[in-house]
Amino acid sequence: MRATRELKAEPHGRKEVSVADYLSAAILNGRFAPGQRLIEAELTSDLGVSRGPVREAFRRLSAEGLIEIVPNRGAMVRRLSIVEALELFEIRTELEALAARLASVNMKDPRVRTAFEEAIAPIWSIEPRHSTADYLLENQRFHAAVIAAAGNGQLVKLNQQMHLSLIMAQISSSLTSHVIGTSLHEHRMIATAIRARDAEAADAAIRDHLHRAQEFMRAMPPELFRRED
Amino acid sequence: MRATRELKAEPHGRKEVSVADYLSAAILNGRFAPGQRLIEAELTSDLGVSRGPVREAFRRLSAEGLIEIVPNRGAMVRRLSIVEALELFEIRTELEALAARLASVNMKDPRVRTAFEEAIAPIWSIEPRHSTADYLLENQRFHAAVIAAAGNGQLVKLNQQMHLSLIMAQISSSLTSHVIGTSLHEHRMIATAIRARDAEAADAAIRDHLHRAQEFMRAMPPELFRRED
DNA sequence: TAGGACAATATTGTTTACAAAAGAAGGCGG
DNA sequence: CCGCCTTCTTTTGTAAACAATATTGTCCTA
Repeated sequence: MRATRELKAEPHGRKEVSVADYLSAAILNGRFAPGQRLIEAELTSDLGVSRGPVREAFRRLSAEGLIEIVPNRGAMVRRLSIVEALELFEIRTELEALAARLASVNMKDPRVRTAFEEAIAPIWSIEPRHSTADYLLENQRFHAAVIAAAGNGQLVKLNQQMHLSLIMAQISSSLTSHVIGTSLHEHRMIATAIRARDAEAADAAIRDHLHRAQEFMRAMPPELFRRED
Repeated sequence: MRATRELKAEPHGRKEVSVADYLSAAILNGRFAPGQRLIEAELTSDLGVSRGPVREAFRRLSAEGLIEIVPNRGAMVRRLSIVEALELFEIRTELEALAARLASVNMKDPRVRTAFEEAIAPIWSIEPRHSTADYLLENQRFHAAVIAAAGNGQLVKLNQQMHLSLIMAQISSSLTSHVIGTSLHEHRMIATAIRARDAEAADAAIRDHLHRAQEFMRAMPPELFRRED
């Protein structure tokens, strides 16, 4: 019953949401590993809340695809199979290509343009990236910026539900500095095309980027993924 | 405590899921109107379950986008704004275009082909459609068949999360038989292109279809939608 | 009568305790 | 070694209670 990690206390204020946020952050930054089991009793005592909010958070996260609930066995951090990961990339390619085209058009709005420029600023840095975790964050921010510039709220929501972060956390151990360099260069190509308001080029550049990433993933050791059913 | 509508009784078997299914069906077929409030106490007595499973089902459906939860006010059936609906259609266009291309390629697999043919068979019927509810179902089945033929499991999942049904239920009152006829004709064009394994034509046909539907929606009385924030 | 303060009611958010069922683990006899 | 049994852990559902918040109704006053 002792709370080792306190949640921010909101009076009568939806602990279920706090628990979901806590778990979500822990999973996406890798503190909870894919496949790890989440035990109600542990969380209730660790977070100092009762079963109700924990179970409600589980249901929400399960619907969001971050965890998996096996009947009578409980929840575990979701682990994608290689097929699922490739399928997600296939879809992601279409969604981001759409976003890149819309973003290119929207560059004519100066407010959208400056917001975009600010958000992607880090990609122009010459400095070598310190850690893969840093790159992961930069990568996620770049793609999020493109999608935000598209100005389609549903696209933003859908992107969050697709859990690129989940995939990235799973494969992060195999990222080399060479791969990161290539990816960074492609980000710059995409940004340049969008800045130039060249929708065609932006579409092509982001498709290239994601296809290359897809091929990279396919070549990865299979033990990084959940084995196929 | 009396259960007026029994859920199928599974022994110790995840009533939360039964409740979610029940609500989901009731919402999608229009028995629960958009904006209608869902009260825990009513559902517990109507369905004969306690508050726990009901609340868990709420959280899941909220994450799926079928209902909305307002803090301290509870759950209500989600009602889309016109902007949300149009944004969803924009995304949907890309996803279904991808599905149509993949489906065209997959037609070379005879099993996929026969499954597809069977699923879309109703569109060839000459008979006039009896009710808009009938057409809604036929429409949903047609689009689901195209997506299923694409063979991308994640695409199927994502499609379910996009709630075309929710939009359709919202605008169903404005569907005329002329609109239905046009839509049906376009379905046939799409199916013909996929059957011919002409990915380009299928892509174009489904984009046309969805763009027309989008324009139709834009011309609709605004009171059918939630007012913009 | 219109409008506002205030009390009564309804509803949600959370905790606690208990009971039932399923899965996992380990031992035991064959 | 294999199958079966028991035991333990864990999930799942129920019920009752209380606190916190929202809604509604009422009464009073201008």
